[in-house]
Amino acid sequence: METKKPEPRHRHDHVLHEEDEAHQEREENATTTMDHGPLSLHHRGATLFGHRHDEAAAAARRGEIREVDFFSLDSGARQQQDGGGGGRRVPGGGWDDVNIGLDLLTTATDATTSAEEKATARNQVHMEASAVEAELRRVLDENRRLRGMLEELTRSYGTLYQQLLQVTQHHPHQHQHPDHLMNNRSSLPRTHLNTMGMPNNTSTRQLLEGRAASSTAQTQPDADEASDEAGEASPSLSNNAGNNDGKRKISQDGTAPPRENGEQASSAELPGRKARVSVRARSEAPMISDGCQWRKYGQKMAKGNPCPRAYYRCTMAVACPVRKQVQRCAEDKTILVTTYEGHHNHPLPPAATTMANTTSAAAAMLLSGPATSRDGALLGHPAALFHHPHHAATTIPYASTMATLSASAPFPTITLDLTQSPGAPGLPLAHGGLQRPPVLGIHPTAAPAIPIPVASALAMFLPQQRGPMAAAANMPAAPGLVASRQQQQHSVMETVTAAITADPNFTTALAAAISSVMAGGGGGAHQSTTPRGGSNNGIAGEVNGSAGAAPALAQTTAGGTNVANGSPRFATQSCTTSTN
DNA sequence: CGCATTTGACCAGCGC
DNA sequence: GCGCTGGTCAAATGCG
Repeated sequence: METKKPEPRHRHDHVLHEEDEAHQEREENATTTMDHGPLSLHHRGATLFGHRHDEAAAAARRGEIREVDFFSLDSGARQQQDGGGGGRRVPGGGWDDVNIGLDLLTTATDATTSAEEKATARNQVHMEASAVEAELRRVLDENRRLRGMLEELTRSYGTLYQQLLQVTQHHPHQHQHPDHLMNNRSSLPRTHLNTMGMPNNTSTRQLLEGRAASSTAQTQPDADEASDEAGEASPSLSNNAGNNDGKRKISQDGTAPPRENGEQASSAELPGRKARVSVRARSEAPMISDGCQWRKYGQKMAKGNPCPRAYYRCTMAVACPVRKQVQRCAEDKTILVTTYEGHHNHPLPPAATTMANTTSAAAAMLLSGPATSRDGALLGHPAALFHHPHHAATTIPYASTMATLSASAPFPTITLDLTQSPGAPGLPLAHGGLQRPPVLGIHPTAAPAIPIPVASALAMFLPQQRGPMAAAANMPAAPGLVASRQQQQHSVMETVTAAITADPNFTTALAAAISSVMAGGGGGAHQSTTPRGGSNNGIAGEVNGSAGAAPALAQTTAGGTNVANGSPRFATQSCTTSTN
C-alpha cells in the first residue's frame, strides 16, 4: 500500500533532510547571531527554514504539504544553486520528495481511488510544488542577497574601523582628532545600530569610544607637558576635583585647568558628571597594585558591606586629585573592588600607565558623550545607550563579562570585572583568576564579530606605551631601558594577542594585559606603605630592573619612581581592608 | 623623628 | 527638617 511505503521513505527523507537542515540551521543561526536585525530575512527564514522536520512531518500528516515540500525542494534547489552546503542525496530532485509526502495524498488515495484520481492529485501536487519551488528560489535569492549585504556591511565596518585605528595612531597629537574620529565613528555604527539594531555594532561603537577616548587620553600627555596633562579622556575625572566637584579641599588641587579641548571641556563642565571606574579583581592582597603610590586617608564602614572601605589618595604628585576606594566585595570577599576617581596630573610609571589607561578609557567611554554631541548634538549621550536606569548593570556586548555601567550611583560608574577567567587556558589573571559566574550576561552570539572590536579595545591599553613619540618625548632614559620597555610592551602585546586568540573575550584579554604588566612588568607594590620612613619616592631605589626600566612613557616622574617587579611586599602591606 | 595609618568627627548630599 | 550615608579631615597612634 502506498500509504505505508511512503512513510518510511518520508521518514528517511527527513533523516536526510535533517542533516541538510542542520547545516542550514547552523547557517541560519549564524546569520541570526550575526545580525539580530529586523531583517525580513529572519522572519522568512524562521518560517521557511526554522521548522523542525518533525513539525513538518506532523503538518504533512495533516495534509499541509507546503512546508515539507519546502525542504525537499529547497534541498534540491540548493544543490543546484549552492553546489555545496546542503547536498541533496536524492538525485531525483524534488519530486521524489514530493511524492513522499505528499502521499499525504494518501488521505485521498487511501480510499481506493482510481489511478486517474491519483494522477490528478499528482498533477495538483506538482503544480503546488512548482509554485513553492519558485517561492523558495525567490526566498533563497533574497536570503543570499541579504546575507551578502550583511557581509558587505561587516566588511566595510571592519575596514573603516581599521582605518580609524591607523589614523588614530598616526595622528595621536591632534587633540581634536579623536573628536572627529569619534564623530565619524559614531555616525557609522549608529547607522548600523539604528537600522539594523545590531548589538555587534553597538558594542563595537562603545568599544570604539573607549578606544578613541583612550587615545585621546594617552596622547595628550605625550603632546603636553606633564603639568598640563590633567585633562584627559575622562576630563571630569581629571579635573572634577578642582573644577566642579565642590568637594572641599580637593579643589585646591586644581592644578590642572580644564583643557580647551572641547571634548574635555564639555564633560568637565558638566557638574555632577563625575565618572568612576571600578575594577573588580580577585586578590588576597589588601589592594591591587596599579603602579601608583597611595596614601590612605580614611576608612569607613559602608552600608551593606561588612568589610570596611578604605580611601586612598595618590601621592605620586603633590596635588594629584586621584582618589581610589578599596573594598572587598560583600558577597565574595576574595574579590577586591577598587574604584578610581579622577585623573593623575603627573606622569605615571609604566605599570601604573596600564591601569590608568584602562580606567581612563573606561571613564572616557562613560563620559565621551558630550564630546560626541558637542559638535552635532545629534544623538545625546552615547552612554545612555548602555546605561541602565536602575542600578542595573547593562552590558557592553563584547566586553559584557567585564564592563558594567551603573547609573544608580551618585556618579556614573563603569566596572571592569577581572574576576572571571572564561576558560582561556594559560591566561594569567591578575590575582589568581578564580572563576566566578559572570556578572553579566554574555553574548555568545556576538562572537563572530568580536575580533576587531576586541582587539581594538585592547589596543587602548597599549598605545601610550608603544608610541615612539611617547618614548621619545619622555625618555631621556638609556637605550637599555627603552629596549626593556619595548620588550615589555611586546610581551603585553603577545599576551593580549594570545588571549584574543585563545578566547575572544575582552575580560580575558584585559586581565591578561594587565596581569602581564603587573606580574611581569612591575606589579608594583608601590603602595604608600613601601617607602615608609622615607620619601614617597623611596622606591626609586629598588627596581630599575626590567619593569622600572620601562619608564615607558617613562614619564620620568617623580624622582624616578619606577616599578618593582612583583614585589613581595605586595602581600605584606598593611591591610586595612582585610583587617577589621 | 618622620612618615603612614587609624579612627572619630565633621560636612554635604540625598531621601523621607 | 531630620536622619542616614558617603566622603574627607585631622589628631592620635604606631612603626621603622
